[in-house]
This record gives sequence, structure tokens and C-alpha cells, in this order.
Amino acid sequence: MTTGSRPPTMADIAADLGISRQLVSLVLREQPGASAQTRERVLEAVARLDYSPHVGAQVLRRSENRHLGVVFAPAHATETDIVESIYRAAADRGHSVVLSATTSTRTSATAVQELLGYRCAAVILIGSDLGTRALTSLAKRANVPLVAVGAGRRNTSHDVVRSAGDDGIAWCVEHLAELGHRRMAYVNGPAMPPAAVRLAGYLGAMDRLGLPADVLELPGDYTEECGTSAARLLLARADLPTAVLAGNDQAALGLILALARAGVAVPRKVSVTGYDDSRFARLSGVDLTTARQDPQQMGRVAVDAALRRLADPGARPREHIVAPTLQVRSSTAAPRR
Amino acid sequence: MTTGSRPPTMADIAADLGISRQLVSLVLREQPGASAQTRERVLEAVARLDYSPHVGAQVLRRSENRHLGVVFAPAHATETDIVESIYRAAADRGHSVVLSATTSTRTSATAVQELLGYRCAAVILIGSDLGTRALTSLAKRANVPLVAVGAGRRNTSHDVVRSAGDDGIAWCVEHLAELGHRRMAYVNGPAMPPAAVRLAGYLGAMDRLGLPADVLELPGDYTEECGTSAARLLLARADLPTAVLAGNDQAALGLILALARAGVAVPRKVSVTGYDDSRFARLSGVDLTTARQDPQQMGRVAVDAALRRLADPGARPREHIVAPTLQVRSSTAAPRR
DNA sequence: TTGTACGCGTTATCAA
DNA sequence: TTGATAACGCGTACAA
Repeated sequence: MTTGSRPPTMADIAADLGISRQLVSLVLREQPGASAQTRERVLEAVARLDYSPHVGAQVLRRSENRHLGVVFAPAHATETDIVESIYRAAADRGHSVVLSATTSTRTSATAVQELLGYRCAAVILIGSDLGTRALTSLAKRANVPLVAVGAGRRNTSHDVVRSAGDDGIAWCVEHLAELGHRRMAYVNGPAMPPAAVRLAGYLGAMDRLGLPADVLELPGDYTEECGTSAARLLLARADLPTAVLAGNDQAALGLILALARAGVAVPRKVSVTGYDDSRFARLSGVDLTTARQDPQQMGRVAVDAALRRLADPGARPREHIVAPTLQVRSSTAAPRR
Repeated sequence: MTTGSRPPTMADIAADLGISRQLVSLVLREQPGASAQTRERVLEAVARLDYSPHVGAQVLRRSENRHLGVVFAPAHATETDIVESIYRAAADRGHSVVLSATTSTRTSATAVQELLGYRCAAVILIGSDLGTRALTSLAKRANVPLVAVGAGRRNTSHDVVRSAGDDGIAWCVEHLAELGHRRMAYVNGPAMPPAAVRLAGYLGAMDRLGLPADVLELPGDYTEECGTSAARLLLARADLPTAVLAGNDQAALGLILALARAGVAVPRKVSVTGYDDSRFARLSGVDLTTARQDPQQMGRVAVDAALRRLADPGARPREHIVAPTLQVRSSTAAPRR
């Protein structure tokens, strides 16, 4: 009998059935070599004794392990959506996920370090605050494939998965142009990692349409507050543009709320667009036209990128660009004539 | 030398320095028995070779382990706040955290099972969909201390950490009463786990004030949509109450947005309160008066509950009630006369 | 179809 | 202050 407090081991299962430990191992790994009857008895005993395999011992002994480390910020809704989809994608491909969170007191580097302690086969970093240089040095030390999701550019050390922010913003511009807008301002927050790509999308689209660019540069983290400041700047002008594009949904939300407080109706007087299609965008009363960054696809692509590097360790890291889709809602309308 | 692809082990560190493996172990565990000079050389080699201890091997060999398993739903903002605070509290007490997410395809039971595979010393379940009965059976099988955060009641199998939802709602009622409100309705969503406690707070407070209770029962998950439906019911009445209390912030938000669309100004015509003090509540333009469920404290209390059970395995599970605090913002005001 | 033997990286107990 | 040695739970050759 066991002491009672120690979880059952394979040896306990084997002893219970009067068979050898390695036979139990065979059955649990679904390998040939055990009779159908033995197989059944083992599974019964596993359930009866509430046996669960010791993951630490497994990774210790196995030649290859099937654990994907994922670094994410619990505070970011967009990232947690991607985490969910990574779970699904990994499960589909027979891998399990080990999470490590970044918080105000835990950096990405700390989180990655922890995952390396678990000997994860690869590490996926979602929306990392680390720049390409820092990630490159991390990738070198880590000695496992690294995949950065959400920002960064093609490089030689790690894979990058990001949405085509330029296309997404360009589609917003085109959507507004089709509605008849010509004076469209863009709220840029350079502090946000993917800001440069999105800004480029705005500038390119405006250029193609032969319209003058009108960029408001705003410092600080790119959240609601940023949109509020942008509204202040716009309201101080002699006349408002007929449409304002924000670089993400949070800024767009701040913009809408601040405009509403100033008595400027959206979309009647000003149309507003965002980027991400976060939960805020879908709130009735906000109902934001935005470029949807599909978290499902981001997660799947990230997992596949990691597995590709695992299958072929010599493969060169790639940049995986996921197409956003335009979500038209009621924050945009034709301009008043 | 190493093969190059295998991460360095303690043996590699020892070989590099020409000392024994167990001396390295002593240094890394901060145990006495190594000279100051050796200690320094070991730490230098650890940094130089990018050594990271094999957590699996540690857990396998150690007598006691210091890993706290945490089950959470990435989709719930409130839960991720608690996750962050658990990281801090656990770190303060020398423990590390292993996360396991629940998604639409992963139940709490699955998540707990995974954590048991890692041989976590205790498991904290945040906002579990499981009822007390299911948790009890899980606790029995798990054979480690279980702590449920967010819902449930005192019981003999696992600790419960929850906010005093009754007090929080009662304070909202009292705050409104002090402003001069007398006709106050409550939006109840029985599907939300802590709904019963919060409703009791409303009923008790109204009773103490000698005011008639006015409860709107709404089915479905307790989100924004629920508030929208509640607004529809209220607007169909001959006259509106002067204040409406919602059981959580999301419902309150739906309520505010729907009232705004119908031309009913908040708080000028109707005051609205919520519960949680989530990110939505703090949005300018929403600026919701609400009972703040302090995630910092919830996390800390949950960790301490787990550690108490660990330190004294015979201890009886407790119910830990965390006091909410009233956050007065601009969604409440004196009623018009 | 089953058992024997070894090792993964670490902790831990000795004695030197 | 250090060096043997055993063990944790499991995977996996190999022999029976």
C-alpha cells in the first residue's frame, strides 16, 4: 500500500495489477506490446487510483518533448485571445502549452527563463515589449526556436508573426474614401510596437488616393488616454476632419468618448475607425469600424512556425504576415455635405 | 565539451570549474558548505554558460515543492488581474506559479489534471465554472489543497476566497440612498456564480431602509447584453426608477449604453452602479460608480490560504471573505426633484 | 507478451 | 569543504 499522501506512480499501478511497470508504460504511451485485456485493466487501474503521469519525469527521460512555452501579458485582452487559440492549435498538433505571464514585476526575459527551466521545445512570445535586438540575444541564449507574435520584422534569429497592419489601415482609409471622405486624420502613437507599419499603411493609401496626409503624433502608451488627447487637439482646430483613424481600438474608444463629451456626434459629424477588433470595439454604443486582427489565425500560425523550426532546426526564421479583415460597423458613415 | 544542442547541466558547470556537481548544487540552493570564492565562481559559470536548472528534475527529486498551480480563464479580465496578483504574492513567499487556462475546449477539470501532472503543491481555481459538489469531488481526487476564488461557500473540502458581494451591493444602495434615491431597481442574473450573495445584499439593504425591493431577473450569461435587456424592460414601464443597480460592471455598461441610446441621460435621469471595478468601469464616458473587488487582495489571500493548508495539512478549509470598497464616480448623482 | 537494466538531471545523505 | 552513492518516476533498449 502507499503511504496515502504520495501520488500514485506507475509502479503503484503495476503492483496493483501484479504486472511490470514498463508494461504500464507501454499501455499509457499507446505502444504495441500489451494484450487487449492487459490494456483494459491498466486503464481501469489508472482511473481507479487517479494516477497522473509525472510530467517532470517524462520530460526528463524523453528524447523529444512536446511542450510549447508561451509568454503573454494577462492584462492585454488581445493577447489572451491569442493564448486561447494557441491552446487549440497546439492540442491539434499533439503538443501541450506551458504559460508564463509578464506583469509589472516580471519581464519577458524572466518569463522566458522560467520556460527554459521547463525545457520547453520552443517559446512563443506574444506582444513582447522586447525589441528585435533584445529578442535576438535572447534567442541566441535560449537555444530553442523563438517566435515573436504581434510585432517586429523579419530577422535571422527568430520567427515573427504579425498582422498586416499597413493593409488593415489602408482598408480603413479606402472604406472611408468610398463613403465620400477626403479629410481623414490619423492618430499615431509611436510607442506602440506595430505603430510604424500601421502609419505606413495610412500614408500609402492617402498617397494612392491623392489626398493630403494629416498625422497627429501622440506620446505615451497607446491607450484610451491617447485618443482623448487626440480629440483635444482636433477640437482646437478651426474645422474638424470628417474622419479620424486611430492605430488601435483603445485610442479610437478614447477618441469617441471625448468627442461625445464635446457634443461631436460619431459618426454623424466625424467617422472613427480603430484596429484590433477588441472587446471594446464590439460594445454596442461604441460599435467601432475596425480592422480585425484574427487571434485564431495568429495563434495557429505561431504554433506552426514553432513546429516548423522544431522539425527542421536548420530552417531560417520567417516573417509570417496574417491578413486582417475589415469589420464595418456604425462608427463610420458618409460625411455630411 | 557539450554536443552544443543540449542545454548545460549542473555536471557541465562542475566540469567547467573542475569541481564536483554537488557543490554546484549547494551553491545554487544557497546552502552552506561552499567557500565564498567557489560560490562566486559557480555563479559566474552559471551566467556564462546560460545554465538554467531543470525544473522537472528538481520537482522529481525534491521532498517538497514550491509550485502553486493556478487555473484561470484568459477571456475574463477580472481573473487575469487576480493571476497577476497571485504571481506577486507567490513570489513574495518564495513560490512559483504554474498556469493552466480554461477555454471553450478545456474544462477546469482538464486544467487541474494538467497541474497535478506537474505535481503542484496546491491548486488555486479562479472563477471556476464548477459547483461546490464538483469541486469537492475534484479536491478529493487531487489530494492537494484546493482554493476556489470568486464563488462558492464554506465547505469541508476546499478553501473559498470571495468578495463580500452582499456588503458591496449594500454599500451601493446606501450611497444612492444618501444621494436621495428611493426607487432603486436591481438587475439580477442568476447564472453568474456570485449572484445570490449580491442579490441578498440588495434585498437586505432595501429592507433596512424600509424601501420596496424591485428586482429584474434576467437569464443568460451576465454580460453587456443582460444590461441591454434590462434597459428594455425598464423603458417599457410607465416611469423609470431613479437608480438602477447592476450585479456586475458589464451589465451596468450595457445598461448605460442602452439608456443613452434611448435618450435617457446617466446620471441626470437615472443613476447606475455596477460591481467589480473592471477596466470598463474606468473608461471616461462610462465612469461607473461600483464596488471594487480588489484583485490584489484576492490573489494574496488565495495564496496565503493555499500555504496555510500546505503548512498544516490537517487544517480545516476556510471561507475567506474580502471586503470590497465603494468607488464613487460620475454615474451616480442626486435624483432630479 | 513480459521482465531486466540503465540513465535523464537533480537532491540528499553519508563519510572523508 | 568535497567526493561517492542512492534515489526520484519514467522511457527505452534488449533479452527472455
